[in-house]
Amino acid sequence: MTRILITDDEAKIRELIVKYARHEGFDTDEAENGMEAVEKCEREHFDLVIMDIMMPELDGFSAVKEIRKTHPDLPCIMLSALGEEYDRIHGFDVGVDDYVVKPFSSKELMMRIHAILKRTQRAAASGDQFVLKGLLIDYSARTVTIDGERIQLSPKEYELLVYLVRNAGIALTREQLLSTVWGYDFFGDDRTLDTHIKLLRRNLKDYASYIVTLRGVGYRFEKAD
Amino acid sequence: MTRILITDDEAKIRELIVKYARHEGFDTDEAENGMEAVEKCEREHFDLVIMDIMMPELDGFSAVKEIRKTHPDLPCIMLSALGEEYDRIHGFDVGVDDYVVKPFSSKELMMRIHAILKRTQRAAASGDQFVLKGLLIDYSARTVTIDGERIQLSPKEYELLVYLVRNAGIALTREQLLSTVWGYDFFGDDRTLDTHIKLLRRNLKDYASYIVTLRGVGYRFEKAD
DNA sequence: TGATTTCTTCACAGAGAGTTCACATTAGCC
DNA sequence: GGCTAATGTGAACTCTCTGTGAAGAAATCA
Repeated sequence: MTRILITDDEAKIRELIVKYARHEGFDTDEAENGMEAVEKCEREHFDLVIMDIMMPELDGFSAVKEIRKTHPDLPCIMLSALGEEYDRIHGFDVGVDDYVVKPFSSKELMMRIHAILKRTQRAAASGDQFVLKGLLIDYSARTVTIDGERIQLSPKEYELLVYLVRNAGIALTREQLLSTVWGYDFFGDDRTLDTHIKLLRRNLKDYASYIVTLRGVGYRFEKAD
Repeated sequence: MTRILITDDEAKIRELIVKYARHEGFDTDEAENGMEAVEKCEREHFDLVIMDIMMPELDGFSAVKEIRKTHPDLPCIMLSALGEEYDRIHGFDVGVDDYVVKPFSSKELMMRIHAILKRTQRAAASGDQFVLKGLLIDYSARTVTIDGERIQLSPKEYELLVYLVRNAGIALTREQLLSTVWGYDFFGDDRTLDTHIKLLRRNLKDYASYIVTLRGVGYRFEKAD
């Protein structure tokens, strides 16, 4: 059963979405503001979150940002009032999957929900673990283990590793890595990426050599040896 | 370089999108209607297609449907006029990746382009290969394998090989090779190209003879023997 | 708030890659 | 077969890119 959390301060809008979502066979829960949404996400499992932007207590973006800390892959659809253009862009930045402009048609919203679920379920189906010999990444626990021993990675190192590993066997350009792991608008030093690769390699010990340098291009995580 | 095909019957809209897309570093081409878009997609390579729905000759949906026959993974963004709700839903059905409602802001369109490219990069990158007997080039991994054994090529050697192979069976002049692989602004020594060809041949071992010298012209990669 | 961790920047070193050059070799032409 | 112009070759040189440690800045935590 697919569970959707509907977050909006207007009860009428929540009810409307609930009605249609149930009709599509989804299980629903509601939250009145960002704070409540964050709390519910910490306690319960959801497959998708619908989130209004303008809300009392905690706005939609801050809420998504907060939720993403513990659930980095939980799909989010934002609801934005017409004209909130800045919000839209900011939304994609935070890592929102889609947004719908109010007033929206319920059919449209349902279509977008289905599209996103289809897209993310594929990724989720591939298991929430990555294993390569003695290297184990547990995505849900956000931990990395080498030969049975838990290793400590900084947030950036972990994200970098995950992106590399999820694209194992594929050459990733420096731009791709920077724009994905650091964000679309990173304009920092050229050595930032190298430095994190260095730290990551150091922590990966024997598996460091799986991160291959592609001179003039970027890096690639080897699928096998 | 990311290439985007912009399809709309209104020249003004095309120009607007072209302007912003170029600004974002994309390479662009235009089509006036669905028919032209289909033809261009068959002849040239694009990374993304932007497509208006209402057009003379061939409408957007039919065009996407047609394009998908030969390019099932080519991302498409539809442009729909306000109120064409049915179109939207139908669009997702055809397998459109996203749509933007007119009148749209250019920033919003660019954000959606970036979002989709990011999403499809992974899928698009994998499974792209060239095979000739025991010679295998994996474009996504950026690796070359000979008889099952991975060989190491320098960046220039790899690019040179890729360009030759992508134009297998076609005579390429020295000027073409230099301006494509080195860049149109290369004014170096005559021996530079030879030297790289030499190194490439050495690395290709038994397959070296596939790079044929065309005296007074350039080189050609043999399609078969 | 202060302490600690993490991230970014910077200067420099080193390795790898690219270019140039002198000369050898080859192919085509008479 | 010799001549000429073009390509092939090895080695030296130069350059560009990545790796690295250290230090300062920023974020996080207590």
